[in-house]
Amino acid sequence: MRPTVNDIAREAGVSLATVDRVLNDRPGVRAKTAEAVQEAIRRIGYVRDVAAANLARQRDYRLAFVLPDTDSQFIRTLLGALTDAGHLSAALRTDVVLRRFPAEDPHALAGILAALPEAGVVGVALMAPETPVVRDAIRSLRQKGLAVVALVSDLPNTERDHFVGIDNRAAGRTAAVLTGRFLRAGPARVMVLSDSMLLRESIERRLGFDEVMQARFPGIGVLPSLETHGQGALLHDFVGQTLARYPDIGGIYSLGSGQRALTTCLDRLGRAGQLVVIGHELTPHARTALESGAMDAVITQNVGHVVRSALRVLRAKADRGPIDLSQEQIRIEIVIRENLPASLPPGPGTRLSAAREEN
Amino acid sequence: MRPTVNDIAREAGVSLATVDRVLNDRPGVRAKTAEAVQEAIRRIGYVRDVAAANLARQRDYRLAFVLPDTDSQFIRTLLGALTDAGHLSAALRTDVVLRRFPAEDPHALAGILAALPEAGVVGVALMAPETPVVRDAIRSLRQKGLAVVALVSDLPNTERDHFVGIDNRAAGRTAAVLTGRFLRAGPARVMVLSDSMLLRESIERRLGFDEVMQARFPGIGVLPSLETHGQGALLHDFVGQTLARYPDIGGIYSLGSGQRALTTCLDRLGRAGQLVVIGHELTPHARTALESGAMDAVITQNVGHVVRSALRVLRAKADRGPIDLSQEQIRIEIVIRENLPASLPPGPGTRLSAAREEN
DNA sequence: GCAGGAATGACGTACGTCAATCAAAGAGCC
DNA sequence: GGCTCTTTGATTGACGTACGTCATTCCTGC
Repeated sequence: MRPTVNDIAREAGVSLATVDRVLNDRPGVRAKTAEAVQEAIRRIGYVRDVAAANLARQRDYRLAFVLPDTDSQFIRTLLGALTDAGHLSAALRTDVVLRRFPAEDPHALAGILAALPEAGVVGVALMAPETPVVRDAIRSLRQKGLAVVALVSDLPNTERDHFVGIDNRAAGRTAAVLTGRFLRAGPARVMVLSDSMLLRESIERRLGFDEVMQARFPGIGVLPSLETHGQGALLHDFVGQTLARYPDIGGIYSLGSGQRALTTCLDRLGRAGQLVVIGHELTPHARTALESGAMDAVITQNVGHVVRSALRVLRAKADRGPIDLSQEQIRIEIVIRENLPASLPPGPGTRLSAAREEN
Repeated sequence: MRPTVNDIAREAGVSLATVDRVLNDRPGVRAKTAEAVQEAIRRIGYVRDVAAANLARQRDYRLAFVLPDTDSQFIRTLLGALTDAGHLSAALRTDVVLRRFPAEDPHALAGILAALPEAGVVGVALMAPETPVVRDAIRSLRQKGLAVVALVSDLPNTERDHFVGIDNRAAGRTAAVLTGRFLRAGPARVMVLSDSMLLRESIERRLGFDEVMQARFPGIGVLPSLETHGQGALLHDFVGQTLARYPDIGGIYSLGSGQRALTTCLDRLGRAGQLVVIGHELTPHARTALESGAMDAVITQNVGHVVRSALRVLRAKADRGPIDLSQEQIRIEIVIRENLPASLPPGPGTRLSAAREEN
């Protein structure tokens, strides 16, 4: 049988009340007595029954996900994973609230963050670019005792508790190795596309990409990044012109997650399947592109894993409990057509309640 | 506030007892009444508080992992993941017992399996080759109400509830694409090594490998598999002879998980780093081989994920609950030096208790 | 309309923990 | 020794669910 608090009390020769005080480090216990209790705990190998504890405590974890209101495929995938996970974690007394902020408005974001403590939120997963305003908002949240994790995009110079996502520089390096090795012939050029080079991810990926390209594939010339800002027309023109100007272009590296515009553009230019095309994030479009051969590889992170990891970490932080780093490490996945995971129907479809969804 | 069973009772206009009967589908409720209760559940959005339920039920999940007693790196990694997971899932009222069986003795295995029900085990994760004896043992376990999942190696013609692992044919296809694309020049040959071609994994991987090779890389000749049976000397001789006989060998595909013998052998032959070397399973040796450049890619599955998934599935099956397929899908991961996950120190080191470890 | 079985209700206890109370015992100080 | 102030003990009622017993009500067929 698993030992309980009563066993500790008996073993340590103290009362249940004292054990409780020690367990929840409440004041009113002499250091020596506390040590005796700890010793008893160690001796009989007691582990707190979190379920019973949470039941008694009437605890529920109210966690907020704060995301930009951009309507990209990636965000949509993330939201899908979030609703799935939210449904499952009902069993874990977890209650997820979603907040969206105007992508280009750090002050609006700060306002949303500032309002979270009053909404009873005890932990926040935040996907946002790092700005001074955001830095301050995070500090203020932390001071109020909320746990904060950075999601997908790290916020290294803030007081966030944890980062859930991949090392984008390593992701860029990975992309470079694949590009370099997939290009069979000798000298060639590679085009680099990006939604916006203001995003930390894009910069880091590019950095990693260039590192490897210079060191391991000196015969391959890498063109400067083009920022498309989500504008298909701009992309189409540029890709067409560049391909015409440099006939030796053998590959395209797409730093961002928007792959649809690129593949349709290559299609219209009649160049689909002729170039090595590598991009990021396994969105539905990327998936079809891999299946059709329009893309050769996608570097991605498992979004479901990202969301679940964020939830676990936030719960652990809220309890000041430990986290299992090996489980929380998000892997940089390489996906080609052959190891494409089967696409599953969306989850049980529990929407986050409307009341919570609106702002 | 989250709705409780009492709310259901009030809402449906029945007593608590009836609600309970419906929830745990016990007999003694008219179909019409049961439907009314279900309707009330739907209406108020009740979700059972699994924690409280398990607490009340005094339930704990006693799950067994049954593995061969081979001392390979892969098994060792698996065991590591298992002890880590076992430690964590103490909080989930889960209690893992480990059983090892002599690798070549199906009858011993059957004996071990047969003894599980009496040990109070409610679910079994089994890694073993499929034999008639095992098939019967599994059927008998299922009849006694135990849940059975196949681990790593599938048992498709048995009555197992679920398979936790990867599609090895797809893994072989993936290996083929990488081999083919990494070999820069035109025509070449590829050597294939295997511990034993009797294992289902090896056969399936080879199958997938050949499929892709024939279809997409007709210029590459694939040699027949050599079975090394874990004997380094044999491997060394064969690799040396084959390399001498076919000077156009450009790559080696290692079907099994033992990579150490291969890399040391290439080292001694002075051919390390000159061939495209691709293998399976991210063991510590494979990791060093990737880091040193002795291997080019490893196709692997996340062992931690495999173990946790098996635990989740077994718990769910034991409760006749649903499982979240998207979370339980094990991905075929491609690992190269650039996306090698950081190696973490082993977990908190809770050994499975000795009493349980010894058969 | 009545027996007989099936369906339902009422109630109590338990699970392991938390949190609060009040009382009692001990320590430290003058 | 008498006084605070701190530490400890004993007890109790939740939390949401399971599950048993026993009593009662509802159908169904005759």
